[in-house]
Amino acid sequence: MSEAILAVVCYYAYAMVKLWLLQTLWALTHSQFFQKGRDVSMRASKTRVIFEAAIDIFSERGFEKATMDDIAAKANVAKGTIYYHFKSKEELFVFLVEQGTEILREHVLAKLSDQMTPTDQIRTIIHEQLTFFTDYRDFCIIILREAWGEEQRQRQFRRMLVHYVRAIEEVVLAGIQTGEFVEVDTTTTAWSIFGGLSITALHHLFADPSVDLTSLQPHFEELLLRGLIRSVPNTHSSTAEDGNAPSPLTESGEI
Amino acid sequence: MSEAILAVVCYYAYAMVKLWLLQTLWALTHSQFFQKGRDVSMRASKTRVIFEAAIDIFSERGFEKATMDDIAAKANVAKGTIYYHFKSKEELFVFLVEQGTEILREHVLAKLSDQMTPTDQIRTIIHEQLTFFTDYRDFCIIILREAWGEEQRQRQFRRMLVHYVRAIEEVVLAGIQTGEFVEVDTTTTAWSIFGGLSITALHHLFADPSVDLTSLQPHFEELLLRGLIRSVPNTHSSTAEDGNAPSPLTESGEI
Amino acid sequence: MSEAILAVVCYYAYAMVKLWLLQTLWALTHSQFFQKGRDVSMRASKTRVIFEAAIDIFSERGFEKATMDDIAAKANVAKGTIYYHFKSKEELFVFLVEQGTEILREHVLAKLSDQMTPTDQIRTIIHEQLTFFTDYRDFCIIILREAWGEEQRQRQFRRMLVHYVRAIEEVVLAGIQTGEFVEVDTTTTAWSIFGGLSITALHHLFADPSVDLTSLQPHFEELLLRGLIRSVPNTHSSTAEDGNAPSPLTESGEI
Amino acid sequence: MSEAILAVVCYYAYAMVKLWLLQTLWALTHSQFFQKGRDVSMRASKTRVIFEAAIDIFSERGFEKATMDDIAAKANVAKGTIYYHFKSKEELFVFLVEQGTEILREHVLAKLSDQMTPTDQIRTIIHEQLTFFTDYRDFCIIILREAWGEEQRQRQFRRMLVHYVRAIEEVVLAGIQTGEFVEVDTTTTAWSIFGGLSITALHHLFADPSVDLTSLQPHFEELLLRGLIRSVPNTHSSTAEDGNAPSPLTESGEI
DNA sequence: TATGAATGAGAGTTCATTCAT
DNA sequence: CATGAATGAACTCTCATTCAT
Repeated sequence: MSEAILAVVCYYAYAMVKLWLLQTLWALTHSQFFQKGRDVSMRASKTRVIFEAAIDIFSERGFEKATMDDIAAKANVAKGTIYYHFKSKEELFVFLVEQGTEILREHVLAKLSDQMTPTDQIRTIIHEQLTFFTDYRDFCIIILREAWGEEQRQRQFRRMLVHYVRAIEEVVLAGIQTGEFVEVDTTTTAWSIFGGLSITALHHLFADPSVDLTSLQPHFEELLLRGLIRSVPNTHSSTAEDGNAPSPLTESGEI
Repeated sequence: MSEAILAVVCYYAYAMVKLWLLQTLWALTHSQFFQKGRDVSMRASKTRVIFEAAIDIFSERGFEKATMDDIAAKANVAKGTIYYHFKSKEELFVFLVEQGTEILREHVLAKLSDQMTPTDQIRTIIHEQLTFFTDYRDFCIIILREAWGEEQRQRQFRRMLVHYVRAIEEVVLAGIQTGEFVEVDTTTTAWSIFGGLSITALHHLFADPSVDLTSLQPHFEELLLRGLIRSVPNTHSSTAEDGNAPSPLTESGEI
Repeated sequence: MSEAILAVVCYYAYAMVKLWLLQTLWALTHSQFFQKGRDVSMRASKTRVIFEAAIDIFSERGFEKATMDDIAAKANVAKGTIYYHFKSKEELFVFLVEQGTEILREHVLAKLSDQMTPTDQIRTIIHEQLTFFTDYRDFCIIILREAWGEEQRQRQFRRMLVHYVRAIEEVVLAGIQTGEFVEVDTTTTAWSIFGGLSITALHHLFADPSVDLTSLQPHFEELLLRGLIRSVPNTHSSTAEDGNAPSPLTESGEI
Repeated sequence: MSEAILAVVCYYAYAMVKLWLLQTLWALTHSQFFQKGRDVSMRASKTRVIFEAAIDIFSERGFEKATMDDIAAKANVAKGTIYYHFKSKEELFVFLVEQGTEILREHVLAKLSDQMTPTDQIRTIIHEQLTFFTDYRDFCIIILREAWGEEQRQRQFRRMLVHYVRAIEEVVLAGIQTGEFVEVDTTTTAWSIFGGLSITALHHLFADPSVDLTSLQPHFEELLLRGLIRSVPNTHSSTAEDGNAPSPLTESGEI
């Protein structure tokens, strides 16, 4: 018997050591020991606090007019603390913009699946971008304000935007290849979708801050998918099914 | 006696020559003759010169980063001169923006006539806005950069934009009333047209400064007028007439 | 007669015009029209005032510790005014150092003539450097404090010093060539003269600010020209002829 | 029963292994094992490590420009650690300067003995100061840079210097009293020796960092002991031309 | 009309020092 | 003993605006 018990105990000890070793090593590799870079998850309170204050201030005042004093005050930290976490105003801004566009991209891409038709994918893109702009209203302002110029941060910013718009472009291209979409110019189309959504959203956010952007969804779908011109054979107005305007093509059979 | 007169005459001649020389030399030293090449005819008033320099600088640097020194240097006038003509940097900027949006509006409206169908009017709007953005590339940047915010000049700026977009809106409304257009949301549609055109143009201007924006026209027409989805009865691809792709509807045949 | 008078008058007019033209052109070429660079003569009041305040503050606090606020306050101008005249703190300092070492060099060289024997030239150098350090006590501090390091301004500073010490070196070399001096190492000797004078002067200025540096002259002459070791045949102390200690060698004949 | 004991033993073994692993890993993550190479034996206390880093940084950057971060990084300790050992930057600097001048003083005095003639003592001083400056090049820079000013640490610094120079002064005085030296002014002479040596050494260290300062020794001896002027009647060479001393007198022909 | 030297409030950034762990 | 995140006073430099000429 004692051998069995011994075996069990020894195995137990071995298992404990192994478990503990694994945990320790995991902690080690995930600690700042091997990655002195920024803590992306931002569990660190101060970094997160500064990040959020920065979005507020930058979107409210713009990059140039926003001051580090403003951000520090908003984040309730000393000015020096910001510089402990970010090398400069520029770096803080770039970090913020990278995170933001990446969130937007993931926010949208997460909802796209290969099962969807390109039409439904475009619908999803419209919807998700609108909800993103609702949730991150401030970031939406930053996008349009700060991307245009020849400074380093602005070029970097545009690279992120191009990355996002390319995702839209691919959906459009897929639609063309399946024959579902007209053979439009994909780049122009993708930027028009992004630009139309953004500027319109921005206009509404400033004209009436309480507006619900997602209520604009059917209008965008109508415009982007079906175009302005009444398809002649359509005898009955397509605007009947306004609410969520699903497949506007099923009636194509008539005459 | 005549000698005395002669003396007077000679002295007078001397005085005139001196006076003339004085003036010439003064003009020489104070003119910008030796400085950066300048339109010698100078019909342009100082105000005009400052105005043009301001557009250059504001679009290149943005409102906050542009300095009055930059503008003065570009305009080849002293900094004080700007303040003689404009009360402040803000006033100069507002003046510039008002002029600009007004020029854009007139530029577009001048080409619209009641004789046109709404469809052709939309085509014209696309075309004219693209040529405007080609000619006033800098102003196009200013529009998207500086309109969003709660400062006085930014509200004022948006009022000008709304004024312009309303013109597009009216064309869309007219098209709906004549039954030529689908019953879309006019505001969303007008801002989408403006936004899609603007952002796309801006993207191209930064991605490839040498691009000819008007070459994008057919793509915009295709997208905005006909939409993305292939109208089923259309048996032949409309993309055949790619080059300038005019009226994609004429083949419908109906009276 | 009238022709004669006429000729006189005309000539008079011509002469006046020519004179006036010459004056004007002279003023023109010497005005800032052709030389936008710094007004070296510093007739401009503000530049001069700032220059002098800067010497005060830099010598009192050192380059790093001196603040532009200090200098502005000392000069009784606004901080911006300094930056209107000098691009940066560094530039102000370099300008000051260039002027200073140049003044020292000219101050000394002006008193050296080819008629002098090398011995007398060394005496003159000692004397003039001591009077310079008396008059520009602050600059003397700057020289020893700020020349040592690898920053741009420090390298530049050392270049100026080398330039000055080279002048001493040439005198030593001349003395060797005429056989008047022992064949010492010229570089070591020149730097020792400069360094010994400077450090000693500095010590005295700090130990007892009211000290008359020129009273140290005979001691330096004694040391540098005759050395420490008593030349054996010299039966009478050389310190007898203290005042200006002329040729201590003429008595060489005895015994 | 033995099973229970076995279990206890096993658990104990497990605990020991875990403890040991914990310690090892902790040491690993907190040691500087992976950071810049470091003396593993670590006999040197933290104080010593900081001291050496401080000399490096202070001499490289100067007191004002050196930062505690620089020093901490160079010493491979946390910034707080410096403040555990030294009350402030100023205190660290004063400590460093006191140690340095004391080392210089002892370095030189240790080689002086009462048996030597004053002449040989001067020779020794020259030699030892040159070797000190060779070994502690950085400290040599600090001496000349930071001693001049009215701040507390600068007065303190000068007291240390005066202490050292006084030792030279005593040698000179002894030489005068024995009749070996001319009756020079002892203070001026001592400071000139110190200043000439220091500035010349500094010049060479910056002009050509690879220079061997001790090779300058004969030149200093020549200059300081014998002076510039050729003593014509000196029949017997004093001190039998030492190290390399090119004996400028042998051509005198006598005896 | 036009000028440009002068201004000073305010910006971004640095860094010696502290203190909870 | 040792750490390093946090601090905030103080620095250099910018630039819209004014005003005597």
